[in-house]
Amino acid sequence: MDQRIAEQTIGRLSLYRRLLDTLMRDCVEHVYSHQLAEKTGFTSAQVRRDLMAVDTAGNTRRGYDVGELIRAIDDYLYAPSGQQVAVVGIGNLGRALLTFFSGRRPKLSVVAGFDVDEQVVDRVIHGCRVYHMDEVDRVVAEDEITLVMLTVPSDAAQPAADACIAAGVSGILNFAPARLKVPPSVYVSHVDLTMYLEMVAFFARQKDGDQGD
Amino acid sequence: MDQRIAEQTIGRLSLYRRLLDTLMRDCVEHVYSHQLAEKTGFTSAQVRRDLMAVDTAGNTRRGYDVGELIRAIDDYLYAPSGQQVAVVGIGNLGRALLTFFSGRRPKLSVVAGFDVDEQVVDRVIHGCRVYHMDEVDRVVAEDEITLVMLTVPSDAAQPAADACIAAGVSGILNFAPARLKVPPSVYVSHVDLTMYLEMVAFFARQKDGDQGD
DNA sequence: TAGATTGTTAATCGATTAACAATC
DNA sequence: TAGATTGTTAATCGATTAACAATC
Repeated sequence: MDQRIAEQTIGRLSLYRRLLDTLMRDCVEHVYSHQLAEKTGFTSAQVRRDLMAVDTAGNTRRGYDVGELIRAIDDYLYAPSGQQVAVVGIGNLGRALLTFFSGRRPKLSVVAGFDVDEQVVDRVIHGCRVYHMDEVDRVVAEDEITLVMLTVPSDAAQPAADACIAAGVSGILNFAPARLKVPPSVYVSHVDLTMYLEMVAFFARQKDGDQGD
Repeated sequence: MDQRIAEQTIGRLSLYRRLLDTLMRDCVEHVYSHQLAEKTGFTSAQVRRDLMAVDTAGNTRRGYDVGELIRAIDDYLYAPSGQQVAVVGIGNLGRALLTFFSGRRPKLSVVAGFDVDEQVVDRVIHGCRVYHMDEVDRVVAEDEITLVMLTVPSDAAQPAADACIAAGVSGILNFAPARLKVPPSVYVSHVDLTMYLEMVAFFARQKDGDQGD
């Protein structure tokens, strides 16, 4: 079906998808690859190549039909019935993620939180019930949760990930500054905030310094 | 001085640097490239190639001296006097970043917060005073802030970025789901949470599905 | 029709990996 | 010394870009 798609391509398709929403809202009916390119900062060749992955129907006169392209990317990117997400670790970052993702993407709904602190367990934050980690097996099964965002302290990351995987989760977005060891059937992506900030610090400094170069 | 270094290399150097801290804490004095490789998931060739950028002194018998390598990476990666950081937008995510980065990296100190909500302005969160955005010029100058993490709502992102840039900031780590337009003297990196989650959703689903492939 | 755009293949570019002489 | 590792150059790999025939 899909022949080894690059991670970058999926990332860009997600970006195009979001951009198309705003075009739709502005009642734009058609869009050319060079317009999508201009708005995202990629090249038009890049856009057309990315769209080869999805079932598109571009037209040489009007470009792409916005509604049609949304349908095509949705079909490719999302599970038909959607996927359920949980936030593990309800600190400031966990709360921020609950707030941020509530009602944002219809095909990815955050349906539960998990923590071990009795102070937050059983509370409802942004429409999401927070459960104790002891209940992860039951809740993941009942709510058909397949993805988690992990925002626990560094030393709790691996055990928490293990528990989620044992419960049936197959994708982890990890915000803890710790490398996770997971079986090959699980996909992990690491959002390394310290690394990002250090990268910005380095390249900002370079811009500041050798302007003349 | 530095001949067009890849962003990936800087990211990995930041990772090595953090790993070396834990080795130092465990009183490990020497480390081979294949050991760094094993702990980070890269290849030993990759590690050695990355370390070419810094002023290293690897030894063919004992590998790299941990303390010496820390010094070399620090010299390369960080400004000698450090860089000051502000968080713009003190919602849940802003608070999470203030907490997360407080005292984490000595060369990158978060020294101020900014918001427009009178409820948080003038409060002190995790040792950081929160100022009104109106004061950005003064505070950025006085505290020599060169970097900001931007966690304001989507539609406030561009004006907030413009204000920071006018005040003298040269690096922005943007968490708002909006592309920023900035002059070429400013470096921007975009942490796109929606994109990351959609990527995890896609590849987790792929792992679930075509196991047999 | 003439002109611009799509879809796709070939060329290019850059990053990763392999290889190996020098070294301790 | 013999053996393993470093530092660096060449080979490989994969992603981006250019080019262009087909098309509306």
